[in-house]
Amino acid sequence: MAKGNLHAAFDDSEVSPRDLAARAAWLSFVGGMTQDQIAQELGISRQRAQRLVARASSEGLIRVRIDHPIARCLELERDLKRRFGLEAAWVSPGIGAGADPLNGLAPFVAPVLERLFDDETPKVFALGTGRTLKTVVDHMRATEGAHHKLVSLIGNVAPDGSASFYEVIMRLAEKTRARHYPMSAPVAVRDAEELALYRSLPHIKAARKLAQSADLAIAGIGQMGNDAPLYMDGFLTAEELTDLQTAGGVGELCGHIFDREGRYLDHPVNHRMVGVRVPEAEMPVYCIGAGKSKVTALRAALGGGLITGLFTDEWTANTLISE
Amino acid sequence: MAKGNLHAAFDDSEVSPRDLAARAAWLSFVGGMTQDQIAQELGISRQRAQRLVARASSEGLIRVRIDHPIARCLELERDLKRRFGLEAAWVSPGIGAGADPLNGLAPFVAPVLERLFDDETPKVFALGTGRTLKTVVDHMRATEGAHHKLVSLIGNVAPDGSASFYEVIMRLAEKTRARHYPMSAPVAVRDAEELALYRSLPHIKAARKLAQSADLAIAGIGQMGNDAPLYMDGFLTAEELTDLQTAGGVGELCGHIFDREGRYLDHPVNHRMVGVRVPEAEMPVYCIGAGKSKVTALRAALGGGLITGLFTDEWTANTLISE
DNA sequence: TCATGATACGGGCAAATGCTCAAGTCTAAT
DNA sequence: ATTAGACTTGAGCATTTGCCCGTATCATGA
Repeated sequence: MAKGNLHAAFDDSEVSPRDLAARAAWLSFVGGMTQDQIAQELGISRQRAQRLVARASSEGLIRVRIDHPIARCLELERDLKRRFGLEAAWVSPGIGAGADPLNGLAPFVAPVLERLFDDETPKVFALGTGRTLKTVVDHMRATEGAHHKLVSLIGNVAPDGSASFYEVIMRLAEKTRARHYPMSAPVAVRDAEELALYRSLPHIKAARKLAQSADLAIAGIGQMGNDAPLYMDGFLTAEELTDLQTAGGVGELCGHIFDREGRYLDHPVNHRMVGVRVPEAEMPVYCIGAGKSKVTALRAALGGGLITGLFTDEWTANTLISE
Repeated sequence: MAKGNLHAAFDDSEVSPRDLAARAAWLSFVGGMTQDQIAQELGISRQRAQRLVARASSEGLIRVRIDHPIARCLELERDLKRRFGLEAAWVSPGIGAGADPLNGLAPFVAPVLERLFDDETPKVFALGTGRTLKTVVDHMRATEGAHHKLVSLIGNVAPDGSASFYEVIMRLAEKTRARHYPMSAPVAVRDAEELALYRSLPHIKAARKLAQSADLAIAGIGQMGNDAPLYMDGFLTAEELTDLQTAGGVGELCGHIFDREGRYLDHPVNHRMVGVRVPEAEMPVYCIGAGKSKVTALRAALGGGLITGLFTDEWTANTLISE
C-alpha cells in the first residue's frame, strides 16, 4: 500500500482542492519534502504537486515571516522617530531597486496591524483608502477583532459613481469581524453648498463624528506629481492638478492636499472633500508609504507634523533622513 | 554602481552575519528573488547567498505558516473533543510516515502557545519537560509576556546531577520575558524520607504551591515501552522499568506513571517524585504528543481524564479515534 | 449531436538550488 | 614564528523546481 493511505484516504471527490493545496504546501514547507515525495504521499503526479504548492503561494495560503529585526532597519526607525518627532516608526527591509516597494512593505506592515487588533480593549480605527492600504489589508490574516470599530475617513463613491473605495474598510472588516462604518457619500462634491448638504446628512454626520473621535487613523499618502493618485483616479482634472501643483501642493492625505511645509492648502479643491482631515484633535495618525514617488509628500507630512507614525521601507527611510 | 548600494552599504565588517542571513532570506521569500539576484543585490557570491538563506531557515529565522485550516484536521479536533470530553484539541496535518512527528507538530503548536501569552490578564503557566516541549518552545517566537509567570511541574536536576531540565522553562522565559520559577530539586529522590525533606524546603514548597495553583499546565507525555524517556534519561533502571510495565504502567505525565485506565500507579517509584502530579484541582492540563510510540499512553491519559486539552497530529488523532 | 472553450494533466527541458570537496583564511596554542 | 585545527569560500555537479506545450476531460450552448 502506498504511504499516503497511512494518513488518510485522499479521495478526490471529497477533498476540496484548496485543502489539498494547503496540505501540499504544508508538506513542502513544514515537512521539507521534495515535490516527488509530496506526490507520492498524496498519490498524485509530481507536476500536480508542484501546481498545488504554487497555487497555495499565489492564493496567499502561505505566510512567511522573518523573525529577526535587521539592525539597519531598527536604526532607521530610531532615527526617523528622533528626527521627525514620531511616536512610532517601522522600516521594512528593502527588496531590491527594481521591484514595487509595496511588495516588501505590505507583508511587513500586515502583521503589525494584526497586532493592533489583538488589543482586548475596544478601539475605533479610522481608515483611509488607496492602493497601498488595500495591499496591506490583503496581506493580513483573519483575526478576532469583533469588539473594535472601523470607520472610513473618506467618502466611498468615486466620481464615476462606483463604490470601489468601499474595498479597504470592507475587506478589513471581513478579516477582523469588526463593525464597520463606511462613509456613504462621494469623496468630493462640487461646491460648498453640496458639501454642507452632504455633511448635514445624519449618516455622514455620524460617520464623521466617529472618525473624528477615533483612537487611531491609518492612511496611505498620495503624491502630487503628474502621477498623482487623485488625478489617476479621476478626482482631479488635469487643469486642477496643474493648478494645485502651482499652488505648492506636494502631497495629500485622504484627499486633503498640503504644501512643502505640510500645511493644508487653502484651495477650492480642499474645500470639497466630504471626509475628515487628519490629524484631528489628538488622534494619532499612522501613515503607510514608500517609494521614490512618495518621498516629497512624506517629507512634507513629516515636517508639518501631520502624522505621528510611519510605515516605510529602508530605501525611503534612508532618503528621508539623509536630506 | 551596483544595485546593492542603492539601499545601503553592506560593509561586511559592520554587518552581523545574522543580519545578512535575515536580509537574504527576506529577499528570497518576500522579494521572490533568485539566489543570483540576491547575490548581486548584496554583493556576494551565489553560493554565499544560498548558504545565508539555508542558515536563516535552519536557525529558525524563517517562520512559515499555512493560513488554511485543513478540513480533515478540524474534523479530527471535533471528534477528539467529543470522544474524550476535552476542552480543546489541536490536530496538525501529517508530514509523511517516515519523518519524526515532532517536525510537523512543533511548528503547529508553537503559534497556539504564543497566543496564550498574548493574553493581557496575568496567568501562571505550569510546565513539564521533555524533548517534545523543548522542541515546541524552540519554535516559538519572542513575545511580550512579562506579566505572566512560568513555574515548573517537575524538578530540574537529573540523576547525573545535570540541570538540563532547566531548559524548557528557561528558554520559554527568555522568549516571553515572564518571571520563571524552576523547581530546583532532583526530579526524583531515593525514599520517602528524602522526599519529605525536599518538599519541606521553602523554595520547593513555594514552587509546588505556585504550580498547584497555576491557570494552565502544559506537558508532554511519556510512553512506558522499552524506549521510555524515563528509562532513556536514567531516571529508571531496567529492573524498575520492567517492574512498572508488569504493574501495568503504560505512560507518564511529569514522571508520574499511570496504567491503561489512566489511574496513577500505587508504586514506590511514583512516590519519589518531588514535582507536582497533574491534574491538580480544577487546573486544565494541555498535553502535547504524537507518534506511534505515544498512542497507548495518550489513550490511557485521555480515557482516565488526566488531560483536558490535546495537541497531536493527524495520524495520531486518527488512530486514537478509530480504535 | 457536435462544436467550442475552459480547465486539468503529464512530458520534457532549462533554470535554479543544494551539496560536496578542495583550497584558502583566521585563531590560538606552542 | 609556526603549525594544527576550525571555519569559510567558491567551483563543479547532481538533484530539484518552474514552466511551456501538446493532449485529455468536461461543461456549455448551438
